[in-house]
Amino acid sequence: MTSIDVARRCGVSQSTVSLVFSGKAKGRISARTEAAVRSAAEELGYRPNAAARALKTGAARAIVLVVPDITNPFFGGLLRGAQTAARAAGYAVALIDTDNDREWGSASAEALRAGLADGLLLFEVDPPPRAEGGEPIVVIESESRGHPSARLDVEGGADAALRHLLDLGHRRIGHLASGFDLPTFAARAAAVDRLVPAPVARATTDLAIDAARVAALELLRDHPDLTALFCDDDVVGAGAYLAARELGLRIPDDLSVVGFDGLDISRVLDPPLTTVIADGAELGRVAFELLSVLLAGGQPRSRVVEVALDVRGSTGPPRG
Amino acid sequence: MTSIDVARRCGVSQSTVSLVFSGKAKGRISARTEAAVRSAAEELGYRPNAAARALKTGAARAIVLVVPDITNPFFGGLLRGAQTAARAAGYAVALIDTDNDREWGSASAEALRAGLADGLLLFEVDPPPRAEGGEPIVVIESESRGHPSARLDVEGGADAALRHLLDLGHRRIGHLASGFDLPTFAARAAAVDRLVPAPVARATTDLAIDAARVAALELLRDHPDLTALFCDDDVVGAGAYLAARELGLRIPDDLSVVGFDGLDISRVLDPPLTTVIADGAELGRVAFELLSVLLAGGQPRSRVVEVALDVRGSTGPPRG
DNA sequence: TTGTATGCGTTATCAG
DNA sequence: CTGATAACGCATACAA
Repeated sequence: MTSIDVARRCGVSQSTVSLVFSGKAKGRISARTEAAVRSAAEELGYRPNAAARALKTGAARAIVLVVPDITNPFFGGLLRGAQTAARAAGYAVALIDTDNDREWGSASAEALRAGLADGLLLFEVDPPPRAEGGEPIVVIESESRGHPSARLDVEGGADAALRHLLDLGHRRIGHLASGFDLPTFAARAAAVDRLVPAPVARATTDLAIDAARVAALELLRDHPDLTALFCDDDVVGAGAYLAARELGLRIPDDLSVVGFDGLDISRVLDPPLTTVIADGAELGRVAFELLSVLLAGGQPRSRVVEVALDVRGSTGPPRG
Repeated sequence: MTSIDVARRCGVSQSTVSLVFSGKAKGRISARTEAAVRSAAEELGYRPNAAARALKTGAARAIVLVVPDITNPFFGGLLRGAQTAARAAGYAVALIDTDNDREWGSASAEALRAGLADGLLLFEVDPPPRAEGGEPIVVIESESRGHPSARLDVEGGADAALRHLLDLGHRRIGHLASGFDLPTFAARAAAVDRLVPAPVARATTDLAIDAARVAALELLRDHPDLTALFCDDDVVGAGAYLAARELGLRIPDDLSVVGFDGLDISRVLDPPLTTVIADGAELGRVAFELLSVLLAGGQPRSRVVEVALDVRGSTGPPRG
């Protein structure tokens, strides 16, 4: 089923069909001819071949989004935001989950170079290999020389969360940190180091409940004087709840906890977790917006998406 | 940067380069020539153009996975399982999130017909439009005439969960059901209707915490005699916890709750939610396996993935 | 073992 | 307003 079949079907040339389907019919093809072509195509079930179009035009009208862990609901929101915006602009989005494996990320760069994708949305620290500067790449939650970025106001969020704890009177604040060496986590750590009286008790963990539980257990055992925990992510916060439960610590009476991201999981914890709410979908939307400017030949300015501290039941004054 | 450039670079013909990169060099191209081609390609940073290859061969070596809500972590696991298997087989996976909108789903069928994808993994009930039978489509968690399916043993899981409640002595068991008209949910409802003494108290809800909370509130107010709740999904179960908390009902003393899926969220609830554990990643893996058989021209048998009831703290004997 | 020639389905240029 | 015709980059049958 090709444009030639359609052309034959309604007695026009193949190029006429092409004109109609590439939206360039306006003012060149008569309305009657166009209607005839469309209805013939409809009857035959014709769809323009994407591969041929991509080959000819050099544009695939598709982008790829690379995330480290699609299992974390934050990235679900991110994808949805990006996909909604992309769809509206006529782009498809392919999602690559690297499963926290740096190598996989660069595999996606190949998709770009292979012509399958017109641009990349990277939630990864590694600048793509061979980046000669001109490639349509937007980095999310990281800073890469040369590429525009979309990021959350992590500093602002972490500051707000920590000040909230300090205002409540906490001084011995532990940091349950992500083990990943990404700017977004570095910013959290920097805020902690800046605001919390030294020395900071810190443990690192994967962003998974069990790992966080173990790390929290260790941190709380090594530092029984801690009155509050700042967690790099709500999932980590959930792990901290598990650890607190095991140790017989009540939240917030014995231990205050703050999380980051505002995932669903933070709301079903008991008590609800005080957390920094980050709008993943908005971040995805903004990232695509930057990319589409890039694809249009423009030079977008990096953008920062605001976050907001939501004070819920997991924080209170330290015990007497 | 095309195969012609590479050919020129090392003084061979374009077809030689093609042979090397399509893996058909064995026994046809001398080792020395092949090495020369590869190193020239390396220097030039050459990648075969995917669009041209797809156009010529008629295969894109990509599939698309359609899910209703990537925000639900279950689908994250599903994607990861499918993607891992696909990668191993040399396929890329594009993810389309329909955001519970049936229409979007069929948009993905267009990707197939447009030649961007070689096959479809559909987590949707709608049989694709114009399915003439021969299209490489695998449906997940649904039964479609003509297409092989990968599904969870939902009946078995629901049976186990309900029998567990019945064994504990519960008789007045409410059903917090998904509002979506999908086979996977119909199977849950069927199990409830089969095992629970009539009349069954049932409320339907979206698979979102707030919606579930509201539905649970209503159900529990209308039927104060309920001693247990069977929830179609852990997210719904989490909403039930919120409602119980609001109504001052203790779990499991005043109300037993069981969920479905075994998401992270079920483990951080207090007490941990008794739930039917479904391995989304395995389901994704199996689905891709079926699709790859289909793509190879075979006729795969539909497969069922086992689930397991995990009894945790949210279920106990009814009061009094 | 390697090179030549051709076509995949589309878009784009140019005549008519 | 419409129709020939030439690429796009690769794979492959066939010739050498």
